[in-house]
Amino acid sequence: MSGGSQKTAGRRGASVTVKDVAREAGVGVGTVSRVLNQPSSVSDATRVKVESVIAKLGFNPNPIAQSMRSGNTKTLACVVRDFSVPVLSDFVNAMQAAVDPKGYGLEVASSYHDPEREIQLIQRLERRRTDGIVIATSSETHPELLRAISRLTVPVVLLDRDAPEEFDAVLVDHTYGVRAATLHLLDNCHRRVSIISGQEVVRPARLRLAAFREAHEMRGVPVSEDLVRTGSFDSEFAYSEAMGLLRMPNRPTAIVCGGTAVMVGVMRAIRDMGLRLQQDISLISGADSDLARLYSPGISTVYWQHDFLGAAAGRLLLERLATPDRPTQHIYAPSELVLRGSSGPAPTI
Amino acid sequence: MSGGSQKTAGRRGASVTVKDVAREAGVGVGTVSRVLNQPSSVSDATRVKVESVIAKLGFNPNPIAQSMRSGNTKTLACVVRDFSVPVLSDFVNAMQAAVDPKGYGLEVASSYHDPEREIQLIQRLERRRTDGIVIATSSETHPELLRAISRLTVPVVLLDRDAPEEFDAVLVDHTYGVRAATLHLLDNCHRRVSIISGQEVVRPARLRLAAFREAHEMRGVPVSEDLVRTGSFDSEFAYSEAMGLLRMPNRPTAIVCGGTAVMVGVMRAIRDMGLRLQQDISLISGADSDLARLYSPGISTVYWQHDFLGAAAGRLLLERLATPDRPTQHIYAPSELVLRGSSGPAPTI
DNA sequence: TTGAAAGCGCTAACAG
DNA sequence: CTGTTAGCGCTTTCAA
Repeated sequence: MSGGSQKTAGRRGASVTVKDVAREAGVGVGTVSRVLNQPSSVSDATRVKVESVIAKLGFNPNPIAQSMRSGNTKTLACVVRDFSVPVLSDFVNAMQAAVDPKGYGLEVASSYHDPEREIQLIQRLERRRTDGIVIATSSETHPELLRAISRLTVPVVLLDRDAPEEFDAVLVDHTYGVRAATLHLLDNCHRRVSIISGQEVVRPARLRLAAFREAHEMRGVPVSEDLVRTGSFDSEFAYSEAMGLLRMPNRPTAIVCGGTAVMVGVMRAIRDMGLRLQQDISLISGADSDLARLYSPGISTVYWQHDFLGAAAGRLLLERLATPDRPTQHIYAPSELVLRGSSGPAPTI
Repeated sequence: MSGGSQKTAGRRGASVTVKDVAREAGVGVGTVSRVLNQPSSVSDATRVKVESVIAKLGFNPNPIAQSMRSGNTKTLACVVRDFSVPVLSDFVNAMQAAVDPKGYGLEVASSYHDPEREIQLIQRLERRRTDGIVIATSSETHPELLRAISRLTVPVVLLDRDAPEEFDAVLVDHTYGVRAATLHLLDNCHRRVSIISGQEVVRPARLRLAAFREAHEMRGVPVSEDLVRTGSFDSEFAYSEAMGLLRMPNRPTAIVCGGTAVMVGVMRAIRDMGLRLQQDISLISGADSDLARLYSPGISTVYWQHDFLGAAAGRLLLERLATPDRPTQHIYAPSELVLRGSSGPAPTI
């Protein structure tokens, strides 16, 4: 069996073209194309004939030539800060799984929070005729970046960024989770609560900070402004800020992590300062992780489903491609507070 | 300034073609192409002229049309088991960073250890004329998968798989690290040491197991065959195996994790069984992670540089594309043993 | 040095 | 229902 089916394979299975099929089947190239794209418009006899030749020759239409005519590439792209961050690789993984069954490939790129690089990336993606882009921009205020994005003619889905009406978006409802986290701490008699978060030029940092303030207001507790540290989602930043905080004479009794990698830096600082979680300081993580689940005590966490967002982003892009003038959608992932052992009553100093 | 440069932009910056440039510059399309690709073969006068028109019109050659002729797509791909696993997302991230400066995009896909799916994926990638593929195959013995891979006409780099001479490969030297880990345990008087690892159809599992046995032989200690558990790199598998092990009347006093996600499952089991690391059981992780570094006690780890491998894979592919008949290369990432608090003397039972 | 023309493989419009 | 033909945008002969 295997010997027979191989005889026509030739050296490159890919080099069989419509023309070859047409000649072999004794039909025109148009007919071959029709068998592929509108089989119903071809008589049964010729269709069967052509199909058998296609199978025999192992013909596969060249997607590049198809792209050349159709203008689409069956490729989507995802641009994020740094997709080796677990939350983001979960996202990309889920998005890939969502679009793969429809025959779409997924390209990835990290922007490392550099707007210049991000502009390069999206311009290149557009040049390559990428069919759609999911992007968590590094800034919502950088003028050139904004311009570059609004100029794009490919469908864009924003990932957790403030979305003008004209953009589809998938977003995390940080507010609920961070507010619940902060209330939980305030209700446990913490009066000096810190938050460490990213640049306020992006939505997740702004929202978390706003929720943090809102919770304070709800309880009539003034925000300790000296404990509010924003600037980067990086764990290095979090580490140095946390070290600074923990060295203060009147250090915070609790820290809310306003970012997914923030906790890693804060935990390093807590360890380096020789403090004990919960007893000396309460901690609430900005996203769930193996570390948060397995650490002892477990780390209380603002939780949301990373893969839900990825799947939603993929779906949104596919729907937009299928129905270009469909109204825009904003899909929210709810957040919740998962309490574990790392947070509790404030220590009585 | 900004007003002036915008006047010619039109609705789609991408729709300017060589033909437009040629007409506007009063030259033939061939000349425009030559200015782009072999500027030296064009007279200074016309070159300058054409270049100014290109700038004025904002012309960008359409990469699809270029692909159509050249046959290459400036896109590479990476197929791994599940690239939301931190080690693998680090790998992909580093690879992306390595090939990006050369203008290459990187597509990703998870095979979820399913050879059938993997075959589909690589066939699709080849059809799409992907320029090169990095792949950590789900099996080194699956006949159809092997055939599918050896049939590929695109350059392939194997990721930590036994590589026939004709393939480039990047590999981890698991042997050194796992042997050191096992020796460390044996030298600390552990006599019932367990290893949990993946399917032996892939190199990393085989190598780890071999190193584990080798260490036993070196010390003249017989391997406790009832403690050897291979089957999956999944943390779920690791959890259930570890639960089984820890419930044994004569349970192991140490566990070597022979995979990157294995530790997560084992730690869950240790926690659920109420055991204390080091005192009750020693543990050595199969790869470094935040969890391993931050846990208290720190988790001893077989360490290697994840991103080194990713960068190497990207470089290998680019070199292969530039020099197709260059001799194949196998690049090794060394492994080492990083001792932390999770491993130590065997408990005296 | 350069313009004209021939395709790369495919699809869609147009006759028949 | 089906064959022929005209491009998609580019690069590369082939003459001039």
